[in-house]
Amino acid sequence: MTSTTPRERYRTQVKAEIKAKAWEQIAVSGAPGLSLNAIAKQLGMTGPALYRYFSSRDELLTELIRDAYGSFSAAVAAAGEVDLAGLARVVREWALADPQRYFLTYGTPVPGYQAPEDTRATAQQVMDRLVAACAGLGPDPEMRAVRAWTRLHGVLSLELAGHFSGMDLDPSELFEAEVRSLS
Amino acid sequence: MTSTTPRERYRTQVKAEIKAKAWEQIAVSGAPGLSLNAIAKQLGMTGPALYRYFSSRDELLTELIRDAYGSFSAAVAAAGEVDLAGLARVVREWALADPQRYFLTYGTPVPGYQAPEDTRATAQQVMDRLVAACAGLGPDPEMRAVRAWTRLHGVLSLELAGHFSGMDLDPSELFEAEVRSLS
DNA sequence: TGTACATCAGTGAACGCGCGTTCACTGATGTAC
DNA sequence: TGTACATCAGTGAACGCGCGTTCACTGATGTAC
Repeated sequence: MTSTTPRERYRTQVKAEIKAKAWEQIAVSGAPGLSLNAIAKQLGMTGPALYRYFSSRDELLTELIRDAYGSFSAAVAAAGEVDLAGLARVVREWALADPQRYFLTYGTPVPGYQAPEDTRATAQQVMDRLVAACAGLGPDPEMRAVRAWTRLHGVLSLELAGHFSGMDLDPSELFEAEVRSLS
Repeated sequence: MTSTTPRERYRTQVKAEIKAKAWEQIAVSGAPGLSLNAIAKQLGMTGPALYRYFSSRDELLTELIRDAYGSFSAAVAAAGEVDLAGLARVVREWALADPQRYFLTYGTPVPGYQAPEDTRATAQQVMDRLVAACAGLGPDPEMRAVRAWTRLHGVLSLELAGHFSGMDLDPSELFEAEVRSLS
């Protein structure tokens, strides 16, 4: 039982609203276009107000990335008892649900920027789940899992980036074909 | 025999220098950080001078993207008589030679920005080459080529983004394993 | 060969803009007696 | 229950910055006679 004061509740709510607007903005103009002032304006606030919630633009972005990894890991964990193919489809659903969120985790890195250290652990949880799903499929489940992941990522990232758009090709069929290749 | 005046030669040379500096800048801060003023300063010029060569920042970026696709297509075309595995290695070399150039073509798209139309045709040339290399490997060479491409891209994009860095894993071995999976 | 003119690369000042961030402040909400 | 004080969310003005882009200009290079 965590007692929360009204002020604390208000704080977490506003913080969540800021993040929600941040995601909307990222969906429109990508991560580089993320702007504290623009978010504040959309929330009917002034820019400096956001500094009550995040100490800098970078901290907000970092928290968004952390949340993205967390959401991914949670989606995979919530899959329950499911084989590798089922897991792959969960991954795809998560990616399609918000392409920019997917790109924020596994897309082009900003050369200078370093992702927070704990995201590695979160990403590893996903890998562990993949490794477990590969356990019964033959030797070297780790290697199998990595290769499964690169195959899924290959299809998904090209699909989300729109590289199949003019190609008379059903991305979900292509994805399923790759899923079949895993076992 | 194309007669070129000194002025024309000078123009093309300066234009090339601008592009070269632009690539350096992209390598450091990514495509979103591309700035005409910063390039000009590095060349010992003032910002407005660049407008003699490119009508806008967007036009410069577009031309860089065009060049990137062109370079990719040329690298693949220059491979000569080579099988699918050989082709895959050419792709990898080209990607490793300049990661940000790779990302500019096949990385995270900027939501608003539309790549120039003719890059589709250039990208298609690469696909055609892949399809040709898949010709003797079984039915449906187009589908095989697309799947080959997604597998290569999957490994390369994750490698270049640094997602294997802490994973006790040799990316080139992983790549070769995927290459073997293609035939 | 020399002179008059046209071309054109590059400068410097200026524009408006949006950004992140700081700071002193107001005013509402919560706490202690 | 009421009063005094502390906390703290949000404002508004201001900072310096770099951006893309325009414009009128200088001065060097090339062309025509």
